[in-house]
This record gives sequence, C-alpha cells and structure tokens, in this order.
Amino acid sequence: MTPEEQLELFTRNCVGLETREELLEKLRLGRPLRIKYGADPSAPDLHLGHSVPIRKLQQFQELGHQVVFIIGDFTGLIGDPSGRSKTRPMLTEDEIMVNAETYAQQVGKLLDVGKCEIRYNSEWFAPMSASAMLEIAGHYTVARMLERDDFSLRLRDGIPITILETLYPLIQGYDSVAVEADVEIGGNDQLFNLLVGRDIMRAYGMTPQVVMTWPLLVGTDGTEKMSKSLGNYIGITELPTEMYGKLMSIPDELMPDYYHLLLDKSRTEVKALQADIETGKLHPRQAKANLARAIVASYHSETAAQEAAEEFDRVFTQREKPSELQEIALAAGELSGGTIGIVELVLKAGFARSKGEARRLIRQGGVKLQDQVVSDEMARVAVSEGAVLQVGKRRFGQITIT
RNA sequence: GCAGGGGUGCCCGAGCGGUCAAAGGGAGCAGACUGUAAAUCUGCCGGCGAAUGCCUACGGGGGUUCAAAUCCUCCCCCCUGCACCA
Repeated sequence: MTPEEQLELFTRNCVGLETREELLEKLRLGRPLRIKYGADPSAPDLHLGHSVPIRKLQQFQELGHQVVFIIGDFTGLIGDPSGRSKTRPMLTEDEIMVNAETYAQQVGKLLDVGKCEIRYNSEWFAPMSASAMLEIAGHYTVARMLERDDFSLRLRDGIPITILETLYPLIQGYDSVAVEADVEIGGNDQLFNLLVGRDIMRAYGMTPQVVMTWPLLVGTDGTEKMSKSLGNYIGITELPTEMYGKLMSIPDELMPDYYHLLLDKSRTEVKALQADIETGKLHPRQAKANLARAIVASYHSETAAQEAAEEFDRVFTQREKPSELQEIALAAGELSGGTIGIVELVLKAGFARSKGEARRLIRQGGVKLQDQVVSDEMARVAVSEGAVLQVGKRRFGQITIT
C-alpha cells in the first residue's frame, strides 16, 4: 500500500488528528512506525467501546507497523482523571498485575499479541529519581493544564483536583518519550493527554508523535457512552448469542455509528446503506442483523455468528423455543399429585426474585407452561418431565423431576 | 474550628407531623404492536400473605407525639463559605 492509501485507511472515521501532514510524512519514511496505545489497567473487562482503537491497531499491525502496548501499571497507581468528575480510587500493584494479564488475553481476540511490544511503564518510572520526575513537571504549566475541561469544570464547581491527577497527563506523555512513539491513538476522551505527549516529546528534543482519536462508542441504551458501570455495554468476551442479541437491541439510530466504528465502514459505504434503507431496498432489521453478524463473527467465527442469528430468529421472530433450554430441577417430593403451585414453580426456576415478582409476572400474562398462558396466580399446575416453562420472551426452562 | 446546605427506594429527585411503601423521571420487567431484546403505547415495579392485613424502609442511635421521612437531640458522612496551622 502506498503511504497515501495507508493514510486514507488509518484516518478513516477518526475525529482528532494532529496532524495529517505529519502522519503522511512518517508513512513516507517507509519504515514500520511505532504505534502507541495506552491500556488502563483498572478496566480488565473490555467492551466494544474499547475495541474501536484496538481495531485500528489491528490495521496498523497488518500493514507491518509495530504496535506498542503500554500497560500503565505505574500510572494506574495514580488514576486517570479523564472524563471523571471525582478522583478515582487508586489500585494496588497486585490488582494491576491481574488486570493487565486479563487485558492482554482479551486484546488477543483482535490483535496478534505476539507481535506487539508490551511495556509496563513502571519499567522507566519506578527507577526514576525524584529530580527526573520533577524535570518532567517543569515542562508544563498550570494554565495549560487547566485548559482541560475536566479540570476547569471541577475547579469552577469546587470539586478537588489533586496535584497527583494533574501529573497524570505528563506521566502518560513521558511514556511516549520512553518508547519513542511515532503515533499514539486512543478514544476521544484521551485527546488532551495525547496532545500533552506531543509537547513533552518536543521538550525532550524528539519529533512529536502524531495523535489520532476516535469517537466514543455510544452504548446499547443509545444515549450514554458505552461503559461497564452504566450497564450498557457489550463485552468482547460475551457469548455469540448474547452479543448478537445485544446488538439487535441497539436503537436504529446507532447503526451508522456502529458500522463506522466497529466495522470501519467508510462514510460513502454507510451513506449507501442508509439510502438503501430509506428507499426500502434494505430492511432496517436486515441492516441490523448484518451488523450484528459481522461483529459477532469478528470475535467468534462465521459459523458461530450464523448460529446466533438463527437462534435469535427462532426465538424472537418465530417465537419458538431456543435450541437449548435451561434445566429446572424439581424433586418429586415438591409435588403433590403431580402438581405444583405456579408461583412456586416460577420461583424455583429462578425466573423471579420473590414471590411478589412471580405473581406479577403471572398476572401480566408473562408466564407460559407448555405454550399455555397461566394467568391465575393461585393455580396449581400439573408438571411432567420435559415440560417447558416460559417467562417473558427470553427465559425458557425445561422441567426435570428427580 | 466556625457558619450555612445536604444525606430519601437500583439511580436521579420531590415530600418536610397523619390521607407516605413515599410524587415525578430514568433503569428494569410484562403485555400489545412490530422489523428485533429498535421505536411507540399500556401496565407493573420492597417483602410475606388468598385476603382485611402484617413486616421492613427515608444516613445511625436516642427522644417528643395517639401518630415521624417530616419535630428535638447526639453521632457519622458529603458539599459550600470563612477562619486557623504550616
């Protein structure tokens, strides 16, 4: 690929780019570039939001560039203030090591970890003298640090900002000096930190890294950015059926974003897709199914994605039972005359957390036994081996009597 | 340390002596519809009970009252302003 073609590919869908010219220049050097990506060791559960920059790394890697993964074991002790309104809790060293390991494992789903250079930033920071550390701090001003939104808002609202936190971007920036990064990429929330890296590199007499960022992926709720704590995330290690189902549950409006950021489709490709939907050539449901399938396939396999799609159609479109049913084990002693109270059965199956909840489900017509709606909460129902209990649209269980 | 403002159900947030299991929103769940676990609409949404009902719950303890989320008191925690120390 020519440098120009690479430029087009790498910068596709990115929001922050400092600078295009510099990137092209570096690509023209004809040597593998060193692409830095910083991993936050506090979040070992990677989701599709994290996958956006990681997929970019994959592209760089495939074209022969060197991915440099920085595990921020040292910086993890500080806690990144990005996008936070509160000071983050610090992690212990043990926690960080465990997290880092899990991290590498998950990243392996997308990248060839063996070809990555994995570095822990304690490597250069742990032995660093206090004076060297202070020297780094001498390269940045308070005024510039306060330009950052997180900080200026917190300052305005009287929320404390520790000096430690202001040091974070500098430390992260120094990582770029240590690994001689050509390019650093990340989510758009990292833009400030990455730009500081450029300044720090300059201060140490190096050619500043090129900075590229991508938009933060919106979660399944359609409003907030994807995050584990908001519960609107799709983990990259989730089962194919779960992943597929969650993807089918995203609001339609999110589809273009997901096509862009998760499948790296270009603007024109997505526009064409949207046009097809509008003209009725492509059913929106089909567009979403294609999306879900492609994404699931990238983490599992074509066949797994195919199966997940079929399973989904079976259960939700055709309203049939899933191919595998959860087991509801009943002891013969729990039955009298072969019957059991319906409330008790729902509870026993684990489909309700309390009797009240079970009653509610029954009253609302959400409970079926052998395809028959049971709406009387007082009912005693006859159960036999293999009978199927359904609660809502997605929960199924098959009775076994022991 | 002083002064002021707060701590309410999964989350946000109203209530400020009885009619409060506590408005409203969000999340969640169910039903209808559908193109899906989209959107929309409807309903539910502390526990136990067949039920009148009982129990638990408004930061924690104690108290006043026939009656407290609501009043008093002590304690803990958070925020704001001021002061103090370096």
